[in-house]
Amino acid sequence: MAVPIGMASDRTGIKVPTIRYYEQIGLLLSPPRTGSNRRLYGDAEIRRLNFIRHARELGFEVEDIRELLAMAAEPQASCHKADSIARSHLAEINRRIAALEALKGELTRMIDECGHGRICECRIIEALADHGLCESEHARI
Amino acid sequence: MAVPIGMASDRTGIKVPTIRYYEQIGLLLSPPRTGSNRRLYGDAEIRRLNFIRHARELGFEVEDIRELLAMAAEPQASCHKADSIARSHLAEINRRIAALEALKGELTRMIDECGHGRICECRIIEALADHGLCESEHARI
DNA sequence: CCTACATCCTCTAGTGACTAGAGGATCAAG
DNA sequence: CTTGATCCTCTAGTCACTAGAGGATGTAGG
Repeated sequence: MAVPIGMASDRTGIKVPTIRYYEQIGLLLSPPRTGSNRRLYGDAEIRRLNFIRHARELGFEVEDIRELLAMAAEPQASCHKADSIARSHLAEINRRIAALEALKGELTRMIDECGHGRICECRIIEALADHGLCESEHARI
Repeated sequence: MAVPIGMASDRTGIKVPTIRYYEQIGLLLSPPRTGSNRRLYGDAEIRRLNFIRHARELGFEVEDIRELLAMAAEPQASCHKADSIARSHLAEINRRIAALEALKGELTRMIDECGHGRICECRIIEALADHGLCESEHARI
């Protein structure tokens, strides 16, 4: 039972323009249309959209998702590549966590040292003005 | 001793186009030019660029940096707002860390359960296809 | 039938923080 | 002079969406 795009959006939690966007970038094949040119999404399309949404929520990039979708279409192929994509992504997440923890440390110290007085005595402004006051080399995020 | 943009870039670690970008969006006043229209950056401009870079590295958004720079220009003003910006930013960093940790957990489990066989048996592909297999409600990042 | 509202369509352009490159001008060294 | 580096402005691209204009279709109620 194929549904129009609004209902596909309701069922998948993906916004209407975003569904069109995914079609535009090729993550999704152009679905069949009605006589009045409205898109109709069947079960297979809904499942594919759910896959995409789930992967996006896990932070996979669109290109990775494209590859994962291609793999899902070849059930007898090796899953070595899927494993590789997921591990690479996990490593990236670990890097981001480490960078954020370092920033958290700097900001916390900056805030704790703030005298809550005037700008000329403010550790926040002072520390931003002079990177040498940071205790550790913080990464760029 | 004012220097052209390439040397300002070397001294601050900010790329040439990015310096021009900051000027375009008003984070930086247009510096004086030579007779042949080349920008010249003095000590004050270099200091301002370093402030910007440092704040960007700490993840502050451009608008926040704009405000922090305005504060730095008023040494007798209260630093209450700087404190507020930094605290808000710290809270956001904590949210991102929590979200990334949750994702890390999901991905780790997914990878650990991967049988390293074929796609049709692959937990990574399987889990992406079915959000119900996730143990927790992971946030969208 | 008409009207009003909801939903759909394509297309263009914007978001944030850059980044790339085209086409041309200037500068410095050999 | 030539060559290569550096600079200029301008346009457009990156990533993953998102907003909105202008128009068409579908549905419910009067």
